[in-house]
Amino acid sequence: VKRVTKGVTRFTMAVRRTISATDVAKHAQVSRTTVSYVLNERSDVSIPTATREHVLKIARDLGYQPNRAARALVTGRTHMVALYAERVHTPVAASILYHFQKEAAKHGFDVTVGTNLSRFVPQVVDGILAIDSPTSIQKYIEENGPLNLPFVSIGPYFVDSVDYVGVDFATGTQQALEHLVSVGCRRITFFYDGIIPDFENAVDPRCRTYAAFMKEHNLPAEYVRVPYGSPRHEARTTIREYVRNSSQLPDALFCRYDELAIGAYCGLRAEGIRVPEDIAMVGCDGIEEMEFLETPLSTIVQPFEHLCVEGWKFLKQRMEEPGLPQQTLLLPPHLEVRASSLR
Amino acid sequence: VKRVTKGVTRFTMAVRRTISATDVAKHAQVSRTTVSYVLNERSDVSIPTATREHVLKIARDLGYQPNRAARALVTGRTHMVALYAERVHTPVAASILYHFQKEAAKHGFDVTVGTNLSRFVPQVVDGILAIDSPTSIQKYIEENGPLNLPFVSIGPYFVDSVDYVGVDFATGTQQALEHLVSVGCRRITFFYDGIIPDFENAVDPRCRTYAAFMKEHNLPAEYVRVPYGSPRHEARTTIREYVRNSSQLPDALFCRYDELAIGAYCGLRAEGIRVPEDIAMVGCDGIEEMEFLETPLSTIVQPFEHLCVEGWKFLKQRMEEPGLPQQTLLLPPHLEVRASSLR
DNA sequence: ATGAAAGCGCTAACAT
DNA sequence: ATGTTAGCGCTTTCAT
Repeated sequence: VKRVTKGVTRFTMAVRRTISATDVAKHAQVSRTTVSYVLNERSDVSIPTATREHVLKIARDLGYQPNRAARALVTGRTHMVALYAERVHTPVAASILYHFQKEAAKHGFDVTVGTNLSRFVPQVVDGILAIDSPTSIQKYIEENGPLNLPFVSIGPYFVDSVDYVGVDFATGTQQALEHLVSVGCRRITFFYDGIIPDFENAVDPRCRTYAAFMKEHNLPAEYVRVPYGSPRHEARTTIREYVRNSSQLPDALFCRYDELAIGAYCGLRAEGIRVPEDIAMVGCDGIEEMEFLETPLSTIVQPFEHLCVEGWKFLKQRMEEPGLPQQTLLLPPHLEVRASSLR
Repeated sequence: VKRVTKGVTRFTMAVRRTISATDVAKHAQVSRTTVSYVLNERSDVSIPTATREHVLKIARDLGYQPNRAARALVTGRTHMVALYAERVHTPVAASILYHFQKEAAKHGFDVTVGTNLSRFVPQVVDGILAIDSPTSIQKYIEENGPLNLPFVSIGPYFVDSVDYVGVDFATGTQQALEHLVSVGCRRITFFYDGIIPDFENAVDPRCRTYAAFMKEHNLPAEYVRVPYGSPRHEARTTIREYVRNSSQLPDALFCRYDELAIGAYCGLRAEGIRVPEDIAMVGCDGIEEMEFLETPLSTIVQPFEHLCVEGWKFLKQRMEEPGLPQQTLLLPPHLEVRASSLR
């Protein structure tokens, strides 16, 4: 069967014409198939070393670059994975992006970033790594049905119906609170943002564990809520108002995450409150910034790199074998005790 | 011409079979062409409103999602752009990623991130936005030839042979130094990392302007160099050693970028040096963190969002019309004077 | 206004 | 071991 080209130059649109596998085949005097086999390093077909070397050389000389769109079209794999987060703008997301990108690159995958799940449909990415956003994902699924895409959730706050690499912030929180109690704190206030209707049954282990711990130790649970917005700014404003309106400060502030802690610290200092003398502080996440404040802040450190290494492994396995049973892993965080909670 | 399928199920590989435009066409009782015209909202072909609505409805009902790989194959455009930076791991990169991603998404583009230029060949991305890395890019071009790809450079430190949206850190530095002089500083030390063989002719406007300014005002130029590594950590170590070995401290520290300033501030405080009483400080970049130190640090603020909005515009234009003459724009930074340089 | 069909570059089944 | 060819889903030209 011969295809007949009727018209003259039909395609004005495909501007860039790059070197294709056909070109390599022509120059190397072999068929496109052979080129494909060589370039894909297929072990099931045996190509004589001479032919292989020759094809490889020609490809190199011609500067051949496989067309990823064409490959994606036929294989159904784009070699692109997504990093999803509600807010990509945070130090935590930046750190995870860095490590995840590094892992993915090792296996020839590129990483795209976004805050909109519906962009990441099949044929755009082969899989998704989601940070710390179970509620928005559950909401998405309710509205759009399941994302038929390899999906791994990571962080202290994960979706537990899919593959996840969690951080055991329940234990982390327990340790942090025990530490605070051990240095003499009794009134430990939970400093948080978001909407938590019921702390004892909250999805977030930090909330749950705090509530349980305080109850168990017969200590007063106190909550200070930061309104939604820029966490540092809102935290600073909130704590300043709180300080002004309080007759007596609590012994310690346990912050849901580091950025809140940083805003709070700044606000406290601006009000002349000393940390840890007047109030001790512990945050969660372990972003670098916490170590570089005048009083370095204690925090529950997430193992970012480990998280990404394992997250990538899970995602890769899931992409290769979608039918796999659910894979889960819970990594221990590390309580980094610094000056802010030593007294 | 009829294509004859000889074998049985030939393709075991293409696993996910999604709804294609052909399916929509079948259900809507029209041709694939019509579907394509409707879905692409082509103004040059007039489709009756009834037909259009009908096709649209079917597409929606079927949950049709165009296959991006197929589209990319035929159009040569992937609708993917890259954000390139030597270090994606910084607050500056995170901020730019955030704003750039937002702009690109408005036009249906996704953003991929990487530190390896050679991954971003045609057919992977339609264009590249590069942050602040002229030397590594020039080196790449020398080794690999020109990247035949729409390319825009942004930041205070840009490639000036291609489209760029720069930040005028020459003026910014000038203002910062004038400010420091105006509050009484004479010995102003330049705190930097990297390798600058010749400050007066350096590519980086911060270095150049500092050297020129000090010469012009007959002030002593002094340089303290931070070794390569984690900027905050290295800066902290370096300044502590510097302080211990100095008989008399300079009046001010002008830092090449904010992370160095943060490390330096931390180190100074740890040595019991007061800011700004003993030494004034100014940084460059304008990352949020600078505002949340106990003594908020003055800094030359880059207009991140504006940078990305204009950078995206340039990139988009370049992608649409590669032959365009070079486009350049220089945005003014803003000197944010905070407590660290007021005395 | 709508349809038929070519072809984008690649992979893989099948034939030699 | 290598070649031939169908087909991935789409856009676009040309014909009706």
